[in-house]
Amino acid sequence: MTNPQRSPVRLKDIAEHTGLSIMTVSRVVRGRPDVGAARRRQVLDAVQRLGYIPNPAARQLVTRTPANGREERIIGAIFSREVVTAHSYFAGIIQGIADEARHWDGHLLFGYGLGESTESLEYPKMLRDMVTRWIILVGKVSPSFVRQLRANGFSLVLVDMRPPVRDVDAVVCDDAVGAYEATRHLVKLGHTKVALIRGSARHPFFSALASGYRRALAEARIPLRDWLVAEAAAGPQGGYDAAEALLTRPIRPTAIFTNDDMGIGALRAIHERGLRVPQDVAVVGYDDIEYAAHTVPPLTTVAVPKEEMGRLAVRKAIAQMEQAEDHVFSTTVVAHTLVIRSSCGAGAAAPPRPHTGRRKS
Amino acid sequence: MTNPQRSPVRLKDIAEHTGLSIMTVSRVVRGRPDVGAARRRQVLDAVQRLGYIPNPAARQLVTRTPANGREERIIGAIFSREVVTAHSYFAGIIQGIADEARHWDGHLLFGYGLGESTESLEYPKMLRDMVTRWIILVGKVSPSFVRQLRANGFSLVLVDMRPPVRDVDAVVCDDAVGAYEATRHLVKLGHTKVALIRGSARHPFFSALASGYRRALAEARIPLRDWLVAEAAAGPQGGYDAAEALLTRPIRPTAIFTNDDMGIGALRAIHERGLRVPQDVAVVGYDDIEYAAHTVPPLTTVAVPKEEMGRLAVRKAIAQMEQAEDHVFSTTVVAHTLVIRSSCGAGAAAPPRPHTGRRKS
DNA sequence: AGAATTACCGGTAACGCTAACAAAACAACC
DNA sequence: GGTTGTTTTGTTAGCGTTACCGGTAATTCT
Repeated sequence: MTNPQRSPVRLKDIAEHTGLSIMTVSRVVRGRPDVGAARRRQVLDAVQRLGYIPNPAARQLVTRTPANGREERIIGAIFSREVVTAHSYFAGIIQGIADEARHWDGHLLFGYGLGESTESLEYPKMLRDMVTRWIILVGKVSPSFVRQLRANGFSLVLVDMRPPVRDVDAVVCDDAVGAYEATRHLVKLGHTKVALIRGSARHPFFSALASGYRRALAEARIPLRDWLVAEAAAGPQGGYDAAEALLTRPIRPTAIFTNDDMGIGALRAIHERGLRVPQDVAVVGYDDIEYAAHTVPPLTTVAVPKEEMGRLAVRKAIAQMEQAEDHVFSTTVVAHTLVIRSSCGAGAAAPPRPHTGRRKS
Repeated sequence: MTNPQRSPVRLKDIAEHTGLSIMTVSRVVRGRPDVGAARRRQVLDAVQRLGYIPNPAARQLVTRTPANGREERIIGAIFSREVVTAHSYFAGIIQGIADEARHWDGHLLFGYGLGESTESLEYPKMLRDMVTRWIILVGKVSPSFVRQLRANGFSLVLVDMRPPVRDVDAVVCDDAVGAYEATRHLVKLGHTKVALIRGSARHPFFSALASGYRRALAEARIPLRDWLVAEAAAGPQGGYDAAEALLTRPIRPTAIFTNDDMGIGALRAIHERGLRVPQDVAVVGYDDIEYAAHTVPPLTTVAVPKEEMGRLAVRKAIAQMEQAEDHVFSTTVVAHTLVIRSSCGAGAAAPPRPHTGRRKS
């Protein structure tokens, strides 16, 4: 009935169910080769049907494997607070991390909320309990926090952040270069009034975007104009607000560079003013989230290999624990790709479509 | 402190050393009161001198307590395979789970990959190691899998799935009712040719959507037409493909109901054919993902409190571990809300306001 | 053909510990 | 003093698994 502690399925149950001996079942479960194909299948069937799960305690007891039962195949992943909320981008990274952790057959501890305050008491429990030494830090964290963790004996892999100290691994994407290429693409298409929509200045990601943007303009000898740079809250709504502000100015930008998230909001703002993309305003995003390919029109953007970054981070963590003292720390910069769709007006990618009717304003 | 190998000191050693029985030693070690003061001191002395450390595996084997006998603040969350990839919706749930777990100050183990094959030997490590008894299962899993886990002593909370057995908790949204309301909304606006775009028939979620859709049509005495129901791969691309197919038919639907994910693709398909939303084709989605408020035009949809569902799931798991035997299992059905924006052609030009999807239960 | 391998499969004895019962030892009651 | 309690201690029987060894039966080798 409501007895939560029902008798778990044991080898014995399977043995009785199949009419074989416990030993044979045990061998099959452990993947030993010395079992005939017929019985192996028979056992596997029963295992599946009854839902057998080996009892690790019993196994440990007799094999005397891990010293004090403390097996160390555990990796922690901690996301900074704002990060989890910003789904689109980090979902990919989570996926990559979970994927690789599963492949490695280890435990993945999930936490978030590093926030700004490095108040010890607010550390994620994972860190306080020291369940694992290997931590993947995703998103923006303060350099002092990284140093603090190092001082406490944690081995770190940073994702999306340049290492502030030498003895940590990192996986980053060179967002500044990506932004540079995206902006240059717009400039090459003839745009001189290229706007930038960015999130909080405090966030390194947007600083990188801004620096790439500036470099591309400088290279083309286009003067940088303050009123072409709009800052707003991250996310589609912020993008919408910023675009609104940009479009009501006396001089309208002819192109906008931003990230996908904010770009989706911008796209809506443009349409709502009755302007056309890319004819009136071209838009280029950053990240290549899944929906970028399905906006109207599809968004030209810079693709970042999110899942691969997550996978790489886990592999680095594993390398750290396997090589221990000999580990050579490194920072891997993954490659981005400019994905040209139709929102920039470069148009080779998508066939021209009839654009009838006006949008509602 | 450098103890390379497991200490070979057993209860038996202490018993021999003191001339007492193993049982007495065991009792002292466990701090039981029913031991005479003299022998207690004697045992404690020997324990100290020989450096006895209890073997947790052996202890666990006989007491049947889960592995981590010490700190029990661990909850596991396992996502079925397809679920993690489908970011938009489940990101919210992940957020809610992580949020509440942090608030409770416990560890959160993250895993995924239950997939279709319930090959027992490929269970996520979390399950095999029995590092926690409390598992939140998100997404579609087979009823037999749920039963297997129960049979192995796990306490479960299901998210997004009706409990196939009585002794598990669950948090679900009544998607069939939500779909019914969405479809009814379209019917009330005068549409008779309402199409449904759905993902795989094997997925319960889309079955629920379809059943709500059918009920709304039946209620309005609108005959159900096969050619108005399009099935495609889940995700925006599938939505795009399905919409394409729908729009090239001799008789065009005047409205489409689907989920947000596929709806975004459908929206693009409609625009690319030069049709207007909602004048030519009205669209209503389901889920209210963040981007739904920022499509062109903003998508009317059914909001599901994703984060709240995640939070509720964690709370139920906590209730299970705190109330133990007395726990009363329950299924909580969270409320959905029809969020009317402009893609359905109803109502005023509502000022676009992002819907947080947060609500008190 | 007979011997010697090689598959395959089962029985038995642990692993270190504790629940449950049984048996003392001790105290206290009429 | 026996009968009844109340402590304290010992005995037995596993918990679920694997190591080890001992058997058939099938296959290969001389």
